[in-house]
Amino acid sequence: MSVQSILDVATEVLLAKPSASLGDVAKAAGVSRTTLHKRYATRHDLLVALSHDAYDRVEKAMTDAQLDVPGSEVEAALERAIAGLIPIGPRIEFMYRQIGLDDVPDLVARYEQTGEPLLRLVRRGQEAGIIRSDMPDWWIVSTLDASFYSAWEAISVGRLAPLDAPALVMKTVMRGIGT
Amino acid sequence: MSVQSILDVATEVLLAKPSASLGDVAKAAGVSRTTLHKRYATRHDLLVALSHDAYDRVEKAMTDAQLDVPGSEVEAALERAIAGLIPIGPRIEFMYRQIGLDDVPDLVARYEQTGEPLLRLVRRGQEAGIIRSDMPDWWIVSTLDASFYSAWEAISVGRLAPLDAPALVMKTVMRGIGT
DNA sequence: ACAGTTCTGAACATGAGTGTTCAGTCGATC
DNA sequence: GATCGACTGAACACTCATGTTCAGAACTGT
Repeated sequence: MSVQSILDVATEVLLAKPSASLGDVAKAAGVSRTTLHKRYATRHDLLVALSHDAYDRVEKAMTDAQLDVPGSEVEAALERAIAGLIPIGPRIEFMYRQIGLDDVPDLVARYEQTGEPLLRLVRRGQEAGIIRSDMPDWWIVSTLDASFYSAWEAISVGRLAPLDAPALVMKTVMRGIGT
Repeated sequence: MSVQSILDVATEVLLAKPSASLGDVAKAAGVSRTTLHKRYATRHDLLVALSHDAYDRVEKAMTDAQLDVPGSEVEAALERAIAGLIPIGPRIEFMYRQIGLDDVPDLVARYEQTGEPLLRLVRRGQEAGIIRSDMPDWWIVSTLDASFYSAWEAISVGRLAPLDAPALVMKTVMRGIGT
């Protein structure tokens, strides 16, 4: 069982049941508890590793989405970002729900810097007149996050097709639900 | 310390730290652990009581918001609903994050019926042509929930004024972030 | 002042998760 | 086939939350 697979399974198990024991995680990962302890000495270490892995993936998705574009292409870049985030929905959900890791300076720092690219993109969109300027930039980002999260949730319960998600999120967020 | 206050404090403590012990909860509520155990025999009982309390409040907010209006007034009703939900943000966050209570039939039933009024309102809005019909009703509701939740989060960290929230959510949701 | 109720603090047994150790097994490499 | 490393299962001590009990204190209304 590769390290990556263990992180995958651990994310899944701990999302479904945050109080799951390390024994549960090990069993689900097809690994002995001893081995798990060898890789991650304590439960805390495992949680930190999972968080770092989640940040790694979000950062990679943001880089791949090439968000540093001129204002006129903001909308396309946004859709690329959303499309890139969809497959790593569980990781993001994990980051989001994980509480009590505020005492790890590395993670706090990454939290702030991981959101930067999207924030910059939104600002560029506002300057280019594509995104409303009568709302704060952080609120726009927050709205994007929330809509993406809704989409991920709908996907995870089987109500929304993954391939439909980016366009739906874009339409909803950009034009709203009103007629 | 009244029962209601205990539920308030318990919600707060368990939101900040889901793994908090009953001792922590009791201390925060200014009550002895013995007394807490007398009211709620087990931790599970306490969590169920907290959930029921949260549902009670959401249902009351929905009733107070008078959502059963003709289609032409859907928008105003929506804003009333959002305004009513803001003050009980912590309860809703608790319901949302609480996992592992799926084995309580009462709660599952309430979950489904608590969302009904808003879903009906959205459908009425769609029929009246005020809300887009090219998106599923459940997605509209999901979007509303997500935006409300974003607002609550912003309020809880002090970035958004509670009184500004309903209008901001309405504008964002109905008209989108695009120009 | 009294009786009845509630709350408290302390103690206790229990169970579960955690972290550690170690001898034995498996598999790959040379 | 011998060696080295990784993995395993079992056992162990330890900590901590939980649920229970009980005698005494604080508070209630009469």
